[in-house]
Amino acid sequence: MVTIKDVAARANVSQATVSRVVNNTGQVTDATRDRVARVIKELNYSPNPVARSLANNSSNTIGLMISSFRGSFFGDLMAEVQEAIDIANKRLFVTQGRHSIESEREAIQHLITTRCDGIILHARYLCDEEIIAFSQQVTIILLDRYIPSLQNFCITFDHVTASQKAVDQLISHGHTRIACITGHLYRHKACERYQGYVNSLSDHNIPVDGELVVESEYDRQQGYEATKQLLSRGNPFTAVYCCSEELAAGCMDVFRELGITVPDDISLISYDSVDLCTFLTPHISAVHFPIAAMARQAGALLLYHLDTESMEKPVRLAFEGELRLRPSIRFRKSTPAKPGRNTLSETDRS
Amino acid sequence: MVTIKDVAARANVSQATVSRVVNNTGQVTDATRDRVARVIKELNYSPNPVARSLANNSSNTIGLMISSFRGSFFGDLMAEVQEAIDIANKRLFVTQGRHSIESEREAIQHLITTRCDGIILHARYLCDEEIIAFSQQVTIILLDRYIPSLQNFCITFDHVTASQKAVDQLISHGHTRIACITGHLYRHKACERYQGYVNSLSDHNIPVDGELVVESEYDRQQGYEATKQLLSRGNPFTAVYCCSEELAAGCMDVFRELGITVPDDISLISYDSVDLCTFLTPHISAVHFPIAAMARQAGALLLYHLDTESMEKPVRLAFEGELRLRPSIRFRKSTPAKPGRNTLSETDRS
DNA sequence: CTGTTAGCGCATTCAA
DNA sequence: TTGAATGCGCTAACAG
Repeated sequence: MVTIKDVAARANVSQATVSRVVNNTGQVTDATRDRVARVIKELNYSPNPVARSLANNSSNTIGLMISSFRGSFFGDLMAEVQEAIDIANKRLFVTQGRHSIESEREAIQHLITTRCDGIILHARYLCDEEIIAFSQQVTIILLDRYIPSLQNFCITFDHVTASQKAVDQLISHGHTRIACITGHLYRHKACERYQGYVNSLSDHNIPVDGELVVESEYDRQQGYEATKQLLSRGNPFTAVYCCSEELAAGCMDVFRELGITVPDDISLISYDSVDLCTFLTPHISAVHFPIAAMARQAGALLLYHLDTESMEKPVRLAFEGELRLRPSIRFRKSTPAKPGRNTLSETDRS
Repeated sequence: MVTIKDVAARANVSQATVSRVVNNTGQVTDATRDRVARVIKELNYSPNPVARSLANNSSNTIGLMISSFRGSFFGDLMAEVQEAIDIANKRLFVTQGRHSIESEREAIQHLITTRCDGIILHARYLCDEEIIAFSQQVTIILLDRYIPSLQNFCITFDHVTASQKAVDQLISHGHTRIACITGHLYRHKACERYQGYVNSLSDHNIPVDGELVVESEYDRQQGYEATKQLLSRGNPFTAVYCCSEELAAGCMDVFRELGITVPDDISLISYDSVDLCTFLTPHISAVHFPIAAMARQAGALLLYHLDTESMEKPVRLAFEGELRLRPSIRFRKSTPAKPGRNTLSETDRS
């Protein structure tokens, strides 16, 4: 490995001078600059980033923590952050927060000890206090999370309203018995989405029926199970709201299996980020959760906070859901028959 | 930031001793070990990985290069590699090779200068020679690529045979006019898949008809365009083989739009890694390209090469395609009518 | 404009 | 068993 020392020797200058031309800092004669540059090229020298980090106490990389590598959601998220920070020529280091407080904490810890210039967090388990504490050691951007005292560092999405829009859509089509497959409610974001469902119902004076709600992981298989469970309760419903696209996929699996037709028998709407809903048949209506755009803004926002002078301030910190209507919803044809053993009343099935 | 020096001072020992207890190296009295350990806990000291890397000329992280962050394919790939190397407590650094020689080269270069212990490459553009050259600087594992002189470092997949199996399946159902939507043939892997198609046809004495072949990016939109193009040629076919799952999705988009039914009108089979084919309706038959299992093996193989003694040698270096049959294929009902302006003869449509 | 020097935090000789 | 000294490759004062 060729080092700065080799270059210095060959060019008959000091290491300091080489450092100067490499970093374009300080004053160097054109003559020596050229000479050094030539040697650098000859030797194919490239500075050791590790040594650099140690000397600067900064690594020119930004850290990103996500729960998992799996799925298009996180793929888009990573790609967009990368593209955002590319313009500042920063490297991206991604690490998994997995699904526990401890593991999120450890992940962030590592990002910090590794001297990341800044960190973007898609943290699900860590509490506000701990995040605030971390934010005193390094500048942190929160993606899809809001902490008041860190408000200028948050890229947020209004899950409640988005969710509400989705359910409103169903209601506007005459549905009143609307099932909801939600994420586990001990998770904050899942709660928000569920809250939107509740809000929409009460706005329209429809009572919330616990029998129509089921919690599940955001996962196709679990969505399948959840839907089965919903049906087995024998409580009729004419529409379903899935709080994630994977859930919608699992839901459709059941419907296909049982010969339930969407939207003829049941209407369906879902949350969606990566247009998974357009892979299903029929295409499923959804509220779009624009994680890609948000991730890009998160990158830009971090850059902005890292270097106030050169970067423009990102204008968009708060995002909202946009309805993407597709043929998975239709007007309820008639009131469901009286509740019975079957979920679907005869009138609805026909 | 608390350093080794702080710990040493507080514990009344030298930095060397602290280093010894941290790394469990050399001889240290139980007494002093305990004392140092206690101070470490008190001060919440954790070694600076950057300084460590510089001193050791190694970073305890392994590098992974993939073309892109986007999509479940790469998500699974990353997650599996991570899980594989977790057992050795190594960190993973992922970087995008993007879609050019230069950018792949630069990505690897960075992985090397960053002192990765080893590198896993999913390289698409770089030529063998260059990879071999890199492999002299650091141990490199090739994922889904074979270079004879690096054979013990390659995790391979037999694309030709896999592809052949897929097309065989179509042929065994009586199809002879089989369209093929392939990746761009300047790419090696795309060629292999195409070769499988050709092999299968010639094995069955079916001439290859260039009119039935179209090149495309592995991308839903492009798959859509490609399918349109295929249909516009007016050359009848009764089955389609898509060389990637995204292509199959795009293909189905066209079919849905035009009211072409799978498998009644046309049979379809695809390549697939992430079961995207099971999101489509009907579920599409596919040859499974087990990137997840391969990625995990790549991780294990790297660990093995990095530390021969402690790791077991991964047994599986070569993988092959497994057929996953689903209701997207049916026996050809009759010979297609004479070629005409329409792709689908009346007999086939009915 | 350029060179000398002194760290960055840690691991590792070599002595003691 | 422990400590002092040195270097990893680079940057950043400070002098000249």
